[in-house]
Amino acid sequence: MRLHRLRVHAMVGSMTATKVSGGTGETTADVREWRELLARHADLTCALDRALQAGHALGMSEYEVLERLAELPEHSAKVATIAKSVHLSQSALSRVIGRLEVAGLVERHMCPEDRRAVNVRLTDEGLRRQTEAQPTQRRVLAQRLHAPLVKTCEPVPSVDA
Amino acid sequence: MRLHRLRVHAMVGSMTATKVSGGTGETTADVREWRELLARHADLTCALDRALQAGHALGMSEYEVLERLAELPEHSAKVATIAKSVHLSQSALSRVIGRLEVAGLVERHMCPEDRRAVNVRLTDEGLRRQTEAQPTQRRVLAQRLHAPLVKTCEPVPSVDA
DNA sequence: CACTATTGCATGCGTGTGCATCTAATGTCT
DNA sequence: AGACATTAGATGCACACGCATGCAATAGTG
Repeated sequence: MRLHRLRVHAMVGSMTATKVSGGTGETTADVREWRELLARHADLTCALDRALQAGHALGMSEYEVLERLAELPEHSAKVATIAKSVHLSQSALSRVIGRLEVAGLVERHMCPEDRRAVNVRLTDEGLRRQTEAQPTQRRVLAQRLHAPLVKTCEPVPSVDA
Repeated sequence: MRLHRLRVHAMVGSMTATKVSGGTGETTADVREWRELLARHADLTCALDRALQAGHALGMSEYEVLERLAELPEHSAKVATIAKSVHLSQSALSRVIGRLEVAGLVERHMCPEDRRAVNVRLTDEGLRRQTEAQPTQRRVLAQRLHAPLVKTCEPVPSVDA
């Protein structure tokens, strides 16, 4: 889901069911909940990606990795460790880190005690960018995480305040 | 995300925050909620896609479109109508329908009263496939929608019962 | 009626993702 | 120590996605 994620059109209540119960019976509550989860995820993912991209030239995956590193006192972790806290495949994470490295936001260093492993460290610039971007992320979350979920996600001109 | 969506590694509690409060202050509850939403979505998306793919050769997007059509009494709708109830861009939806058409699960017909529009109709085969797949979807939802969210999403050998 | 704007859908293109696989470094077992 | 299995991370590949655009049909305007 790849995100690569954006411009998702939410709309929970339309085309409402008519035949629904097809055999499994009363699982309908689960289905409703699942669709709401889907809609909320699409809305937030879309809005966050737009806001981060527009305001800070960062994708959601990039921001998430920066955030995880920023949260650590050392601002550094092995790739495998980061992988555990992010919803990306190992390969996708490897490339995200590659992009961040090219952008100068993280550095890759060989891990001395396990020379297979790679330590990823936030650069000063990386920390700065994450710190700048965080309020944007928080603002979008505050705005939409509990909002009524009507349709949302139009190409809003100015996402930032 | 197609599922090409899958194999997403959830893991909510690791690498816990240390510096978190970066200026916006107590927005931390939102962040926790957002991360849980992300994790739940990744887990379910991954599991559902695997189960549908393995058991019925359907991706999540394909299944969703089939389901929306199956829920309508006529088993048919214009592309624009379907677009409103699915979290896909118009172009992505167009291609999903293309794949379903090639697979013989839907048919595209010109709309007589608006010759720009296209009516998408479920074929008998399409309805059959959706009916077959629905229990699989319901089962996965029932299993994981409220499950503890520990790590999940390993390449489970047999997803179906 | 002619002309422009808008709408509905399809498609070229670039990008991000997952899977399979590869290489290198560790770990394990005898 | 030597041989095999396992682990860490990078990369080729295929694919689904969104965006921009294109084409056709309809609606709106004079």
